[in-house]
Amino acid sequence: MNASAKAAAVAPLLHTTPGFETDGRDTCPIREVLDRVGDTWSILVIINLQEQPVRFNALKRSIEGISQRMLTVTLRSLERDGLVTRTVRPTTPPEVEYGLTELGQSIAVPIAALGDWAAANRDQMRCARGTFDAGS
Amino acid sequence: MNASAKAAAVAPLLHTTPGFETDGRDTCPIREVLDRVGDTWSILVIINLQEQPVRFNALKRSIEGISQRMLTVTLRSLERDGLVTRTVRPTTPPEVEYGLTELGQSIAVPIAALGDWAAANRDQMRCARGTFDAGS
DNA sequence: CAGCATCCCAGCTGATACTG
DNA sequence: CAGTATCAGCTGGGATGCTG
Repeated sequence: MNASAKAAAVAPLLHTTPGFETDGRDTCPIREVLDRVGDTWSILVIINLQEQPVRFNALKRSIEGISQRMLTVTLRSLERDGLVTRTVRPTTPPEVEYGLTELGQSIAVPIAALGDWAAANRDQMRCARGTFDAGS
Repeated sequence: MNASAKAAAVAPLLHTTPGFETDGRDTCPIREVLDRVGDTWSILVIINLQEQPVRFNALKRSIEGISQRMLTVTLRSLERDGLVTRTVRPTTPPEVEYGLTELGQSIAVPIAALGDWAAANRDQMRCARGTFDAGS
């Protein structure tokens, strides 16, 4: 695959081809998805739900620094986008379990890949920052 | 690989093990990386630089909706983190080319994977949102 | 336990104007 | 062409208090 062919393959991600706008304003897919899971907490929530369904407070404990409010807001948003399921068991006290939908499981794959990259390269980024700051 | 083994493999991504904090506050790798490329524009810039180095205004034109200011800010940030290179050719008018470093190329891989997911599943997310909004 | 409502602020971001 | 500088606004997100 040569460079121009690769460019053509990537092009659709960047902005819709003129004439192919799907909803009035032209939006590129990656932008649209980032607008939904690109906030501070969504990706962390998805990673934490990848293994098995988790209850609200357990989730809260496993995500360092998240407030109750933001966990609620984030879960609602992910549920709205069809990435997360919410299951209430009418016990007392109530138990609410959150899990990933199939769609959620599927996005968890590339997200986990990004997580692997993060774990492998965080030090290199820190180092680069130090070098840059020293040189300026 | 069973569930608990997978959980153990993912665990380091979530929060550092007690006693392993590297900089006072404990940070999980994915959080740290998202703090750097998780803003509105970084990922789009990286995708646009993946194929070949691009000059400032060409980049600006290819990223729908980005302002001159935010492109500058984003590029500086990525350069600082060692993901992007900046090459000035002292012509008149000046030409400044931006490209990905090796580190930048490596993060472009999982990012492109996320882009592919976005392209493949955006419609499903839109649909889910419609259903959710109708049901509430 | 699992939320919702309210208040409030920091900072990200866009708009605009100017420069080598 | 490729920036820098300044100003102003919006909204993401924290803090707090209350409910079924």
